[in-house]
Amino acid sequence: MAREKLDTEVRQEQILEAALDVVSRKGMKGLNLGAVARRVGLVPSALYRHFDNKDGIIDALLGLIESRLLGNVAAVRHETKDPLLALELLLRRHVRLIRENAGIPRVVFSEEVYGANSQRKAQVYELLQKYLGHVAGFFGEAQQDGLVRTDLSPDELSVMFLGLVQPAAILWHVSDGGFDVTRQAEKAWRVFSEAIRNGECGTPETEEFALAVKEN
Amino acid sequence: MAREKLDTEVRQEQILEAALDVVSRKGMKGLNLGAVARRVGLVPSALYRHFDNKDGIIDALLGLIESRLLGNVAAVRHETKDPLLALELLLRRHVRLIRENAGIPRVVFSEEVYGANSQRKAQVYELLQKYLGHVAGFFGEAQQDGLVRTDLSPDELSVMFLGLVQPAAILWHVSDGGFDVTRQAEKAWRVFSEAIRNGECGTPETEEFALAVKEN
Amino acid sequence: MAREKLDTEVRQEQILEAALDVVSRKGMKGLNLGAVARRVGLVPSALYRHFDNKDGIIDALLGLIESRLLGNVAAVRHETKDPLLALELLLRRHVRLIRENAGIPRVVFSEEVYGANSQRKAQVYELLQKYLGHVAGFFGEAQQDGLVRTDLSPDELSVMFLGLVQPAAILWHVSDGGFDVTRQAEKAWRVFSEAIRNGECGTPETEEFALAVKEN
Amino acid sequence: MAREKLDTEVRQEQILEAALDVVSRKGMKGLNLGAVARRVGLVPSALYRHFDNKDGIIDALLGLIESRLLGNVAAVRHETKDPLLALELLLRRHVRLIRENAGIPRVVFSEEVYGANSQRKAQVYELLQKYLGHVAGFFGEAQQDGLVRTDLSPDELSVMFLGLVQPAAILWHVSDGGFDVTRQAEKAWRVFSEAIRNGECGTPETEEFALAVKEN
DNA sequence: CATGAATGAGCGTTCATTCAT
DNA sequence: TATGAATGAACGCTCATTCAT
Repeated sequence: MAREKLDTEVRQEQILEAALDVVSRKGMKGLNLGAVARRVGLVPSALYRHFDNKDGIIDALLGLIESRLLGNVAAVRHETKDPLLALELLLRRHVRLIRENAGIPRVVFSEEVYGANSQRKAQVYELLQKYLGHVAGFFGEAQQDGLVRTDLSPDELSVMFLGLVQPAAILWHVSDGGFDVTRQAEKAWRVFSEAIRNGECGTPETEEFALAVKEN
Repeated sequence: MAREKLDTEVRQEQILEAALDVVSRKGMKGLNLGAVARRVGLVPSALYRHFDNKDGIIDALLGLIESRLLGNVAAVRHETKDPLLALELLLRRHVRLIRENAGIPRVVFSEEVYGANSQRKAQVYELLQKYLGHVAGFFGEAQQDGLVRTDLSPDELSVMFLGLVQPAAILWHVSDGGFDVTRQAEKAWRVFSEAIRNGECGTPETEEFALAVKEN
Repeated sequence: MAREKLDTEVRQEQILEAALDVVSRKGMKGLNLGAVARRVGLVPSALYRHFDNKDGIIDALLGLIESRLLGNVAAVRHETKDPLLALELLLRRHVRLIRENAGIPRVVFSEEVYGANSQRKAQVYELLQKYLGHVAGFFGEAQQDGLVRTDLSPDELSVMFLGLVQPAAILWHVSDGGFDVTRQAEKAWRVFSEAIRNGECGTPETEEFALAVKEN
Repeated sequence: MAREKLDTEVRQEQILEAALDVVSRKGMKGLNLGAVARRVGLVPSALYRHFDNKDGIIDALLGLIESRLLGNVAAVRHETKDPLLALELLLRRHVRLIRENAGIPRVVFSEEVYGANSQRKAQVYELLQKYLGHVAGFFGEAQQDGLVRTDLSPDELSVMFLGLVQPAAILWHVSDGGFDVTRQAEKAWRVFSEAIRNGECGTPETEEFALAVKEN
């Protein structure tokens, strides 16, 4: 075989990338060490040089996913000061992320990652809480700025936000890419953002987002 | 053992019920023939009298789920003529259904049921399409009745409708029942229904639904 | 393959017999499910029909050994009322038992059967205690009958009794059968029984035993 | 890491010491190169600088054990001219040796060190023969000095000598140190030495040994 | 002399599936 | 119709060993 020797740091990244790739294609059920190793160009037992065991890989994979999700949050924070615009951009990034990494929702939502392993369940819960916390943060800012109605809590709003893409993403996946998740997310955001905007009613959609979505 | 001999039809129902139960508790990964058989009071190999193989059971399970989902649709159709009220009631029934049968989303959305099996992928897609089709039907009626704005297609609305519960359901599951999915769905519906209502702006929530949800 | 189907009771015996055989030839290190299954004419996974796992097999194997050892005790009890003669006969049976089942000491004394598994350590300890208890019982009777000196406790005597064969057995095994364990045991018993006999000194060996040993 | 570079000779000693230590704690099953290397502060592959392979280590380990056993023989030879006293002292040293290095009997008697490897079997046999030869030598001297009866050969006596400790040692180990091997050996020696002494009958125990054992 | 990545053989175990009864 | 023994494929994992650095 290749028997090329690489640093464990490099290998760890490769392995996680490969694992995410496998999940994207074959689902969590298809995530076995053989498939991962093959994709990296290694033999299964070689993975144990770089991770304790399969659970260790899944844990690290959740870490990778967390960093990607939170990376998007950090990115939009730097792109704009307007919290509502930030959420638009975050939504757009989110759609792109799961379009390019179909494995992400498959790992996070695939409910057999946990199962008996309630520690992982807690880990996933924490991941979601963290992400939703940031989203809620944007909503909170928007409310303080008087942009968003205050009869809904930031937490509630953040869960609704998640609902803007998730079903679309599932349809996109089940339809083998036939369903236009980007467009659906755009529409859903328009309706949602109108609904939560303060005072005015039926505000037209934000132009920046419409543009951004179209060029995707 | 019991060794009671029952009609295949009865057994099939028992088996599917058991399978759904297993998925509800242990996830798709825990869905093995041994667990299913044990719950029915049979031996694994006995299942082959009633189904071709495990895939056959999963296929039939999807059928069972479809009938449950469509049963809810039929039920609300008989409960009211008002399409928007019907959707409220459907949402409420949906929440109850997945609260009592956590296995339903785990089967439908858990993306490793299919994987390599693209035929099942199509089957799940069809199931969703059918359900969403009915939901879209209600929205279409509502639009024809002038109750709902027409700048959004019934199809788009139906996907948004799905988004009202799904993330909440996931949080409910991951948080081990700690998250209040019913309340979240209620809030989400209020916001959503306001947003899509024709003409008026900021309509207060429908009383019937608020009541219904509270007594749940 | 043969694919002959036998009752689990029969299989369990076959499996344990095979396991003991494997240990006799290859030691505990050579005791793997493949070797055992092959000897029974089965496939490794088939063993799981009849035992929970490998540990279950080893546990049951200890049970088998215990029954063999205690079977010898019961046998000599029926053969004579004289406790010292009983011990002679037991010694002779013991030698034969481990000559025909070299695996027995290998299982009981091979200290990696336990190791981390301290429950098994306790199990082996209990087995030894039980056997030694019976031996001590004989010594106790002999003391009450005034046949054996009483400045040594039955427990101490029983451990010494064990020492009459054990090193010989090891030499026999390591020498690939070259060492005459039977003769050594005979001599050791003569010396030992003289030494512990009450009052008289240098009693000549018991004739029955000398005969019994020779015809072996 | 330390990455200290030491002479092969030093390393070999360290490695064997570590190996014996591992066996003492975890048994032969726990003797893997990783555990040994860790204890030396090396990496498994580094062991191959100093030994051909794992078998080489075990072979050398037997050599170490041999030197320890024979070292005891040499020591008692210098401590006394009286062959019977020498044997007493040797017994006492033997007990101490295996109490402090539980791995020694685990290597020598644990019969899976060999298995298929019949060369090692021969090696162990030779080791035992050598040790027993020295013990037999003491008995021979004692017989020539008229101290020990001559109807038993020195070889036979030497094997019996081995039987004075071995079962006690096993019980000591299986009982997790609960069994008093020192006391048992003392008693066994008293009985045995009386029995083999020439002429007199029922000689009381040798005082030196009783003292020596008590202060242990 | 020492490291650490990689290999390959082997083991225990699970599970869908077959089949004779 | 139901049982239960048996199969075979697959998987996670361990460990002795090799080799380039």
